[in-house]
Amino acid sequence: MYNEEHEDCQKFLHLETEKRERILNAAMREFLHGFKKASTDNIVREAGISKGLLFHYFGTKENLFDFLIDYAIDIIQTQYMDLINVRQKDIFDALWQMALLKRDVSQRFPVIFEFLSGVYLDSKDCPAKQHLKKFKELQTKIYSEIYEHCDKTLFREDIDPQKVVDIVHWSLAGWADSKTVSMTPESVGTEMSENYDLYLDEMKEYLDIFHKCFYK
Amino acid sequence: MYNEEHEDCQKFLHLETEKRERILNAAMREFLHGFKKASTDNIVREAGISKGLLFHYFGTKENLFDFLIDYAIDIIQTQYMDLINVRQKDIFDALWQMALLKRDVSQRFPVIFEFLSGVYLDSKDCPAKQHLKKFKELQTKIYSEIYEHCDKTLFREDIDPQKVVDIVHWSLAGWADSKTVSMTPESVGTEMSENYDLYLDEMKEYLDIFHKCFYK
DNA sequence: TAAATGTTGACTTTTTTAGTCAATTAAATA
DNA sequence: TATTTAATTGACTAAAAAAGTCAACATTTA
Repeated sequence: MYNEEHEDCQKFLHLETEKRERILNAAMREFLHGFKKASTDNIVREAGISKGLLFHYFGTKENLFDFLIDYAIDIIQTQYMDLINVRQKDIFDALWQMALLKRDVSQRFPVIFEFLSGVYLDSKDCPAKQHLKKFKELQTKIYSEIYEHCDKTLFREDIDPQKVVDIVHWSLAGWADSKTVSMTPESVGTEMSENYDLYLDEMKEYLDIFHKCFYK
Repeated sequence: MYNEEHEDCQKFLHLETEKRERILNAAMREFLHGFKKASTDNIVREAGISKGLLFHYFGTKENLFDFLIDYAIDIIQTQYMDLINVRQKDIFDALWQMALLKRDVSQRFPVIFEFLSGVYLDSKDCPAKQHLKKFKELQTKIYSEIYEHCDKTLFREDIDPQKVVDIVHWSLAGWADSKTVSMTPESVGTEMSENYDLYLDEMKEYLDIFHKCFYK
């Protein structure tokens, strides 16, 4: 599992959780805008470790990058995709559940979704690239599966259900975005996590509107 | 007008439009992810000009950056904000009009909105920073003005109009985003501009849904 | 205590950076 | 046409930043 090029990648997995995820998050944030623009100096500074340690675990910057893609995909698979119940009658419930799962993952890995949707921008071919492609296909497949399984008779007859789903999808994304005021390393895990229930309540109100307006 | 630090900024304004905007767009795209990460070498390569010319016009990278902020603000002011009619009864029409204006501006300056909403991330204080702050305040003010002026009695009584406006706002943003498949320099100004009317029709359908579902 | 493992940060070499400038081309003017 | 003026180039420099190394130090484990 994961990139085998550098043996010590394995050792990295056995680090204490807090430290491991601090490094992962720092790396993801730095790689957000492409492989070339990322600086390992910035990563170690943000992660609060020495440069030697980073290269002890990953050997090269390229290897770290590949490892990161695989690791991020694995997280999203096991902690997001696999947990989505695609067989729900009420599509609003399904989308709501997805938004919740996404928030849970983002709490621990604040930029993981942005990282994975933005990587392809530059950089060469690598085994991780193939995984990434499959992963992205899977992501769109889930959406269409949910749509296939849901009960379209619940919708008002004078509107196109597919378009409604788009609207709900975009709204949930916009809502989540508006709550992520600034993604600076400092603000992560403070405000949001504390007022978690408040945010859920607020979002429930939007869901109510969807039910009232788009269903019969 | 504009940054006066380097006299030849003025000369830049008298360049032929095509060349001027090619340079501006290249610079905006490169500055998208912060001042420090931007490379003047990349800018000149993407803009198709020599390095000497860029520094002839702007003197320093910092000066170019400041100039760019001011210039971008000016564009959005005169070609977007000033053209918005905040006194409309039907808020869907108002938001629709805003989306159209935004698309028009984005056609000529593909990353101008992202550039201006992302700049504050790093970098020092400068006169342009002050402008930017005022500009962002103005941007939120426009939204609340539109909301104040619109006819809230048109809405269904069992829902919160403010939340509906959020939903519409997020949906229009999501829709626009889904149409901007990839913002690579090459793809700009091809597909989108040709099928412009098709896109408008598609968006009209979403607006229809809003009318049907959120109004009485 | 001794061996093994985890961790550091100053250091090196290479690449990239912002910025310069003498030389060239194109435009304008006479 | 000849001459001046302005626009434009790209090889160049000095400084900074880059990836990656390694001997030394710290901490666990046996």
